[in-house]
Amino acid sequence: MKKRILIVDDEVSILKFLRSNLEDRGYAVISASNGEEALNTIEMELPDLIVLDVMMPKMDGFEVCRRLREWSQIPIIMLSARGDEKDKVKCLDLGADDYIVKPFGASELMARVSAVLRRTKTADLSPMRSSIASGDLAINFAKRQITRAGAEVKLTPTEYALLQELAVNSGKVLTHTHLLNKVWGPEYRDEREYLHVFVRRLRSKLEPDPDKPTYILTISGVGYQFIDTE
Amino acid sequence: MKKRILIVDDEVSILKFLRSNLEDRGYAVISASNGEEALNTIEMELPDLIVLDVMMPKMDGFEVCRRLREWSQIPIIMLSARGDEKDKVKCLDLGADDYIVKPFGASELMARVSAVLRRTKTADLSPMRSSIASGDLAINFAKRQITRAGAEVKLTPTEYALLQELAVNSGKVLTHTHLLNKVWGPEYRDEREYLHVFVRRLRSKLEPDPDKPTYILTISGVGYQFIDTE
DNA sequence: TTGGAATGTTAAGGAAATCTTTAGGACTGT
DNA sequence: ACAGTCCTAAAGATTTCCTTAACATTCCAA
Repeated sequence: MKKRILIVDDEVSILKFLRSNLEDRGYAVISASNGEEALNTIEMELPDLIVLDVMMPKMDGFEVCRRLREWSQIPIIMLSARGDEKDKVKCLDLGADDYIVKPFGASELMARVSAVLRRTKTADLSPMRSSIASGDLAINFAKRQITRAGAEVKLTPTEYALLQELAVNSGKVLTHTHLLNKVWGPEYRDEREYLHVFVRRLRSKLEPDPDKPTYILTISGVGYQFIDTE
Repeated sequence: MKKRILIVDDEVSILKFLRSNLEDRGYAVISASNGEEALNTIEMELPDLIVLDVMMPKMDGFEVCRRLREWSQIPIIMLSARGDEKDKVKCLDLGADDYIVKPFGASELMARVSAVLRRTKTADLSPMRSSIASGDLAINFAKRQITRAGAEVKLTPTEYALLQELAVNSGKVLTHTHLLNKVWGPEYRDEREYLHVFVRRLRSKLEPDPDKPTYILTISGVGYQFIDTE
């Protein structure tokens, strides 16, 4: 069954570019040219993925994202002209799934589209996998047990909570704010040192070489990302 | 593969009736004529289904059912002479899967047997063992008997309940709340001192060196974990 | 019914594990 | 070189756990 993608941008040239590339890849494409129209269309069509420009008249992409996340987890990829990290963090904090900086090529777009769809497919089908495996690392959520190359690794409650949040959202970049919020609570949203200290500890317990992490990657200026090679 | 059914009744005529009918339908039949014998046989044979008379000398069907459900989910159909609702409710509350009132015909029996088997097939009962061995520690759930290096260890009811909950979920980390809830009841969910005291007692009865536990491990900040080395 | 034994409950101090905080160095892009 | 970010280590601070022992309750037999 064809995946249906909604593209939202006020520039006709971008819409054309997106549409032709996505349709070539076998996706069904719907479009909207401003925020309000986008929300209406989403409600009617319930697409499988939304590609959303940040800068738009009337209602910008941030607002669309915020409003949508109040009732839906449909994956969103944001497009922005500015490449700065503040923007990226804001998008991800609002619940976007990925972020592309303009100008971008067709191949980057396609890679991200299929990555996000792959990620959300598994997340949706089994809303809570009871275990995750990545390389010689295995996480069993039911037993609350982590093994590395067969040997059990002991984690403290906070270490475990952090790893779990990362692993449950594996593949997705989680912002500092998001992680602090989930693991320590909203009042810790600015305490990045906690994150550094605990990411360090997780790495030294889990990574074969803590200086060249393979599971927990640093996304500088943004947050961290757990990789599972499945 | 033939399904194996254990029938338990003190009346020989009933056993004969059950056996011939079940064997005609292609089941393998084992029998026992009182409660204690039943528990022993269950432990040895791990049948796929148990047909259990309520009224028996020594240990009645209710008690067998209660004891079995402490460690196993093997389906049970209860037989009773009395048709009253109280009896039926009691059976089902104890964890029986179905209930047949005497006298009954072969067709009713068969219908219920195959219905229960069909229902429980998909449920894929976790392969519950009737006993657990770890090092020189052996726990026999059916007999409620613990031996350490061959010698029997006597446990109080609470001690046993705690050990059982840990051992039945061996390998899994059980939270303080979980254990308190299961052993003492929901209203004790915050009384960690109980746990500490009883874990200490279990260790001093079971562990070779209570200061370096090998069976009941502390997961600091989280709970406890029973290890079975199998 | 009563006394004693077994079991369960509560409390308290010290020990251990975990978390927090700080500070300095390393890295990166401008 | 500078600012911002990230990493690392280590010393308090705090929480959790352990252990003991006294006290309360239940059970059972005399």
